[in-house]
Amino acid sequence: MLSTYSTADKVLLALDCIIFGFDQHELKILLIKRDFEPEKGKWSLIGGFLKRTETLDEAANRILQHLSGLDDIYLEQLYTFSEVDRDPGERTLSTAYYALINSENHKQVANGAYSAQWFNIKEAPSLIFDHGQMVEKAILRLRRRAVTKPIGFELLPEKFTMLQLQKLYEAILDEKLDKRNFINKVNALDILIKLDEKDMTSSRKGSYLYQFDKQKYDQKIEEGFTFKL
Amino acid sequence: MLSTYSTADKVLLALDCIIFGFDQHELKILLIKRDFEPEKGKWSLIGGFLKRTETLDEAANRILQHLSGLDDIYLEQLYTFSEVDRDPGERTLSTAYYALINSENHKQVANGAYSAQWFNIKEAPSLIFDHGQMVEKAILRLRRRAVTKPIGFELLPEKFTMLQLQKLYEAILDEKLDKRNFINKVNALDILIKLDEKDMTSSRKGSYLYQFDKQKYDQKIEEGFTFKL
DNA sequence: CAATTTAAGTGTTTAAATCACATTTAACAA
DNA sequence: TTGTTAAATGTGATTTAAACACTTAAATTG
Repeated sequence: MLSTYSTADKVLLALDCIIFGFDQHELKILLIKRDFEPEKGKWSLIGGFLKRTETLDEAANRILQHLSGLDDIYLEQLYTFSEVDRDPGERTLSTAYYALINSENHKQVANGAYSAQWFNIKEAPSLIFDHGQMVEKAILRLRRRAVTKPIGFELLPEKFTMLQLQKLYEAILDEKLDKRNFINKVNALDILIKLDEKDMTSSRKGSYLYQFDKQKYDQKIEEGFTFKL
Repeated sequence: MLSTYSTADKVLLALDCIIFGFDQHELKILLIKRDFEPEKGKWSLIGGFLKRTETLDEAANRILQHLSGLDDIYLEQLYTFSEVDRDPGERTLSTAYYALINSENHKQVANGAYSAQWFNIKEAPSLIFDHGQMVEKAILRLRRRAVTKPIGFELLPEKFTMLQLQKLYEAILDEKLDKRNFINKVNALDILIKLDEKDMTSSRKGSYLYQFDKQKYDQKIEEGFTFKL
């Protein structure tokens, strides 16, 4: 019988975090210089190894916190990568997690010795191992998520203009959207509060500021709505 | 430094296969009686442990083949489950895979000592560990897949009626569909060949038989189309 | 203070998809 | 030949999605 605990192989299980950032203009990704062999000094995702006493979710958060200082980030599991030779150092599998955060609010991502750094997603250096594949897959997942579940709460300033919200979606989807249709769809969702205030920095006329209506939003989520952008 | 290979914990990594079956009427699931402790004798998913020398995909196929005889099934990775106490026997993570096959063509799923058995999805017994959760998650994924990518090639007889195809989707989605609209949508996909033959078993008039047009289908896939049912 | 400039704000039209009903048709049986 | 059964097809109403361009408010400039 092959399915007994005692005879089964044990393996190293790594975690790699794909942290996307949005800074009001473009999509970024957080990378770190690897500080151990093999591939020491090359750019990689933020990663580490699972401990016996923690779940993958916990490990992902611990590793992210440790290497970047980022705390209390909602990480979502993406996929477990398992090519036998994916890591030339030793037989290692890796479960990838991803998140999207406001990179302006998290400019300080270096933590002690570890120098994590934000890169524009389109100008990021090539990565070690299969990390490039991981990022590819994460982008596809992020795009699907973006048009399926509302995002944005943590990504925009508390008060924001419609154009800012639109830019967020354009950055994620990597395509231009029609202003009027975008506004109509967003308004139809009925989760924004239009303020009396205007943002005067962008134009003479000034553009109205909006806030997310957390209550309505939570209620809609509870009712189990998925939205289509 | 925590991220070195030598100091990292190694863990057991299991695989569990959620095999959905369709038999022209309803959705089924393939379960097996566990033959080792803990929980020996209880119903569980088809599972086993990863070997150091194989990928997860390979392991899932090997385990499935070994315990059920099912060979050459396209398995898709679902999620890696990692609660610390999910398996009381020993600290074990499990990566779940799922597939949907024709259960009529695979009635013989017992393999030697292992007696796998098909259950109607709505009448399945409760499962060990977190296998119930796995099944939940797999069903949701399957439904999303079903309306996104054409399925059915392997699930229906070579020649089938529109109603049979509709029943397949109704079983997966667990809802009734409108006949007229269903036919229109399917025809719009342009991947079926209408035969001159009729199936006379279901009615006096008889209903036309169809075949998948493998060529057109493959071509559409290549063009990267996703379809909406 | 009139004219200009800038981005913000706003609706309508058209096409496509979806839905809900209703009728006709082919084959067989009585 | 007539009745029965499920299959096949048609149509109109409704909803949803996509394309598209002008007006407005306010600061700036001459």
